[in-house]
Amino acid sequence: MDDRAARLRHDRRLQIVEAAKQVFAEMGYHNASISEIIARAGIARGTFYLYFPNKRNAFDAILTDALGELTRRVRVISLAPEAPPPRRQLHTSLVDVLTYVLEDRPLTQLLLNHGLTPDAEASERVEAFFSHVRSMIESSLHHGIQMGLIRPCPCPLVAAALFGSIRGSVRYMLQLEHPDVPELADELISFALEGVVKPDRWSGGYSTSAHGGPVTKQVR
Amino acid sequence: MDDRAARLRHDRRLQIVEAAKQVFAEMGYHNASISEIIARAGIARGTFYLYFPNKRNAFDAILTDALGELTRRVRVISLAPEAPPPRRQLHTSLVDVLTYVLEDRPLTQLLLNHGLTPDAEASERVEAFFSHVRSMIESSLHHGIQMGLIRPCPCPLVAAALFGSIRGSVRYMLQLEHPDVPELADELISFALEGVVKPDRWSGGYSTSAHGGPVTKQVR
Amino acid sequence: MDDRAARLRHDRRLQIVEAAKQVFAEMGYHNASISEIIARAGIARGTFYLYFPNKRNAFDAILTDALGELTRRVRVISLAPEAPPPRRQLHTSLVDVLTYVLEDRPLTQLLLNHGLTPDAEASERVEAFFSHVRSMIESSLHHGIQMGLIRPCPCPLVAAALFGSIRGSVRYMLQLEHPDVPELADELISFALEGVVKPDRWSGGYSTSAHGGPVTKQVR
Amino acid sequence: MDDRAARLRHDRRLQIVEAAKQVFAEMGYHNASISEIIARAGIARGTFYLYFPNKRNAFDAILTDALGELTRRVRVISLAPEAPPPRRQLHTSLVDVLTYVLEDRPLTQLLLNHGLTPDAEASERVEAFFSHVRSMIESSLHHGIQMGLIRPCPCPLVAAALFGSIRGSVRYMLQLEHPDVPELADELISFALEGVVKPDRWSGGYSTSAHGGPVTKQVR
DNA sequence: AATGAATGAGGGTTCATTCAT
DNA sequence: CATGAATGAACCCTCATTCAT
Repeated sequence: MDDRAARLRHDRRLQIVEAAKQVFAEMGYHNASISEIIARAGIARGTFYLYFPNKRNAFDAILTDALGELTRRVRVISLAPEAPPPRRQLHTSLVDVLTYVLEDRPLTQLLLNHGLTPDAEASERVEAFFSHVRSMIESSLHHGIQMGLIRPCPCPLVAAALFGSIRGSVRYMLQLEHPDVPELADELISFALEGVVKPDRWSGGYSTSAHGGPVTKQVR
Repeated sequence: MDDRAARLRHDRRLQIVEAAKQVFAEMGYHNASISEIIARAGIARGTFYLYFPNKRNAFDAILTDALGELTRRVRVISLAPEAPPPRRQLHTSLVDVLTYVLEDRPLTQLLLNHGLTPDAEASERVEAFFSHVRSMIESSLHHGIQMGLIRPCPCPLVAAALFGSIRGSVRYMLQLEHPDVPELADELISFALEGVVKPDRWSGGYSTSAHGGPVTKQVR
Repeated sequence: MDDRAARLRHDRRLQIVEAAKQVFAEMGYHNASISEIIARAGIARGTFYLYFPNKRNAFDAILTDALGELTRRVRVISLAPEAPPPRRQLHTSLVDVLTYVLEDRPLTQLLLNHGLTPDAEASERVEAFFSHVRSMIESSLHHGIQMGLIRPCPCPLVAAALFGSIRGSVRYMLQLEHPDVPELADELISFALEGVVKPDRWSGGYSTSAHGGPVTKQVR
Repeated sequence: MDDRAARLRHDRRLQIVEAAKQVFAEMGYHNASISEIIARAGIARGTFYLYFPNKRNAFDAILTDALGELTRRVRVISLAPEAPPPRRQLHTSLVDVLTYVLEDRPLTQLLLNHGLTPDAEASERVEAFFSHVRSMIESSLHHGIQMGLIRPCPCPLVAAALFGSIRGSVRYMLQLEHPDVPELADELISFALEGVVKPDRWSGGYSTSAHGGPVTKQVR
């Protein structure tokens, strides 16, 4: 009996969250009106406030859920001898994240354009999550350089670029009808690891600066 | 006389645009109030409407300026025999764009988070610009593959990733006090062209899929 | 069976009335929420509406009870030869009223500040009761003047003042922990009958107007 | 020029205050809607908020004005030898207060029924003012007793009764078309000082308790 | 051209009341 | 009878826009 009620309550909440997520994603937090949300959820105005104390909180709830789930799916690469090859680990984790992210497009819209958020504070929560991932990448690069797996490079910049390429790819995949996630992940990894040049062509070294000669060395 | 008036009018307009750009960037379109804009511009409420028919239009004007300037700076790479080496061309154009972008941070904030825009329509204008750049990259890749300079790859995805890595880098550079633009540009290009791996390590081929073997071929 | 049911129903109703009375008194009609009332009564929202058609009516019920009880306790002074001395009658009736009023403080709060009521109409019901008492006092004064017990005076004004002094006293007593009602009543009567001056001091007459001389005579 | 603007602004504000005072007095704070206030003031919704930050503040402004003015008019009685006779001083001050109070009936309604206020806090401000006056009366009584002008009595109770009689009188006067304030004040003072009995009748002493004998002595 | 007081549509939120279970 | 989730009218307040001066 009580169980049933809890279930109903949960369903109702989900119904509202789903509607809100859509509306927030489509119009941004500020253009999203409660009127629109309840219209899509097919509920009355008061009902919304039975499940969320206010608009802001509804947004935060959605954000918290998403960031939590994502944090869970982003895994650190183990370089222990008995661990699977790094590239495979990378692939598994990436597929995991992409799958989640592509399943809930409104939500992804929200995260990718964190200007859609209510204010600086919410924006910072998203930014903080991204920073977290970025710094994970950064320390992986560092580690990789020390182990001789990664070529020397300015880690913060490259981590930012690398992370940006994931965001860019996600944006792209979002518009595909039936994205083949494992394959796309693989290609993305190839890009990140090996770049786009045919190995034997172009200049031989890592860099040929516009002002004549490698500049990599001075980069901190 | 008429000239002087026109000049005054232009100055006044610039003064408002500058204030508006700041405010929009700091608070996002919706949280930006006319009150705040006119306060910073040091003008009266009515004066604002003497120069812009409405808030939305002021935003659009800023956007149009910025996108115009950027479009001008983004140049196509020439592969003609007599042209400078592609990598140098790339570098020049990138430095150009980055310089502009890093000089006007409020504006860049605006462009990077296009959720800060008034509505879906404005968002789409930004998105359209980005799409434009992305497809320039895409066709460059295509061309490069045909000429044997670029390894075969799914161009749309890689273009998206590549473009994403630029956005990511810009985000990063934005927080540096005195970014060394030419060097950063060089490193960014290195990343995009050659990736991060040490060439001789890892698996030899372009790709070693997690499920065993190259998968690149089926990508459309 | 039916009897038992009726009794249960009555108890339930009382339980709600008690809660409502408290809440109304503490927060005023408008700040009193049904939520608060049912929380204190320990019943469900719907149950409230099983006993009262609406919030307003619940308030009215409380008011009706109180005014009924008070009306019962306010007795007319008999000047018949065989009746007890008027002052004793006055005292008895006053003690009666004060006792009731001091026993149910929430209710008294409600009556004293009849701005706490739902609207002008309810306010008028309270006012009507007060008017009723006031006019009883007024006619007593009238009668007393004719019998030579009371000095000539403008009865409506003095009745209002007299009644006001009772209200004022009640307000005062309300904040005493253990008011000695009979004694307080006695003092109050003394004040009303004899005023505060030491009889032999001040000017000899009833009145020494600020503009020189008695003014009582012109009062209608 | 600037002067003119300030004047216009002041007039506008007064116009709103006047409307608000009426509405608050008639319907109480909570039933008073901004809609009603602006309708009576003949202004637009936004205009109201140009002069007051919110409904509550508008109420407070009215209250502050009124209490300030009243405080100014309530004067302490001087018993110095060269001062005018106490009764005359009393009369002057009372006429002053009554005149103000009767001139602005909505305001008086508001003060008399301080349940009409927004909440406990506002209610307490009114109550505090009343307390202030009451304690002035109380200490005057005290003083008067020591000087042998006032008969011994329990000052707090009598002060409360006395103050109540003023409130009661004001309520009464409020419903008169053209109250003769000086005369009414005089009668009110007579009542307060000498009570209502004909001096030679009734029991001789100050008090004849219902339970036999004076009780005044024990009163603290 | 410049001003800033005035406007009013529209937003978020509350809470008395209803009704299916 | 009792319950409490659902309802929606009505409220306060904001802010882009207008217009008389």
